[in-house]
Amino acid sequence: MIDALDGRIIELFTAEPRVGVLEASRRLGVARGTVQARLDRMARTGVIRGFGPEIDPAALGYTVTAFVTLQLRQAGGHDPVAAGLAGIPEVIEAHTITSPGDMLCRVVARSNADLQRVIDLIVATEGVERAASVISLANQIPARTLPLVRAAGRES
Amino acid sequence: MIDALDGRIIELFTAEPRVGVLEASRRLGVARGTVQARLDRMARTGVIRGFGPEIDPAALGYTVTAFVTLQLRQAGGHDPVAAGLAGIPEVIEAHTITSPGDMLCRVVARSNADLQRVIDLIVATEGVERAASVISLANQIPARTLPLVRAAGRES
DNA sequence: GATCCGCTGTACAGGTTGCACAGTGATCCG
DNA sequence: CGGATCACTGTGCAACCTGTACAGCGGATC
Repeated sequence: MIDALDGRIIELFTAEPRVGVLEASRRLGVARGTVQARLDRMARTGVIRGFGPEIDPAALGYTVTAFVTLQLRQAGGHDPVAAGLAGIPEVIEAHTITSPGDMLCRVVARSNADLQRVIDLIVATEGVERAASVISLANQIPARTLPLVRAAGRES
Repeated sequence: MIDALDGRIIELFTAEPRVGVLEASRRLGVARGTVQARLDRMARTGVIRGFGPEIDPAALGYTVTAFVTLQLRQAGGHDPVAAGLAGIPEVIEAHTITSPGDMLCRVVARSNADLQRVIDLIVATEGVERAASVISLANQIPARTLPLVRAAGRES
């Protein structure tokens, strides 16, 4: 999948996204073309999805994060519900999960009171029967992928 | 927090991260210095966390995603457990949540069998009493922040 | 032994960045 | 109302980086 050099490239660009390809090649001790080729390949194979800006919802005022488990009406399936949820900006992510007929959503809101409003929107979505929510008190391990990269880079 | 122009800047860089500041200023119809200043400000205030590469765990072979709810032993608190979990690469994210004494983790694995191994690691962590896991069958709404940006940009 | 593939080192033109400056309009405040 | 502050504009410049191409080299494959 990826090798140790790929891992080091990803690590470097994660730590300092502003470095260019040339500077990266200097730091890693390889030719510029190599770094470029590796980046191209990883982008092509999908390992690197992109270099878009990472937005912090908290800095935008959405300081409350919650996980909402949905119970769906059996008929109709998941997709229409997902489409409905996609219309709610505060629904940041949604998965269908193993518990039959259920979904798990990640939701943000400006306050606990605002969360109530968002949950009401979710429950009002066609096909949603019940919603159980759990509020995140602290993000003990912020989303990370570097350990995976290191693990994948070591073994191959 | 952010205004409409900030929103358009974020949107543009999300859609096409490779465009430079100059090209962005041309497309948005503003001066280059403005785009630069906005980006600097958003980076300074934390709205934009960074421009690091987004890694797709699935492309690295970690095709299984699961959400694991932990029940912790009362004594000891959350932090030591979080520290222990941080040592497991497959634990991608962890939150303490409202259910007293509990945590919610996002976990990836190479297969369902591999997931078992990861969960065993988690349960073996000092302070963890029980783990209940839910497997993600489909990512109906992939992690997104653009709707928030639009919402925040419109209103201010 | 021949071939393929990836890495290296080099070269070049064109574009971009970082920085600085002065001018302008809007907003705020005494 | 005058004055100050602030953000945006438009411009300029040197330095740097990117995209691309090419030839040489070593390892792996068959």
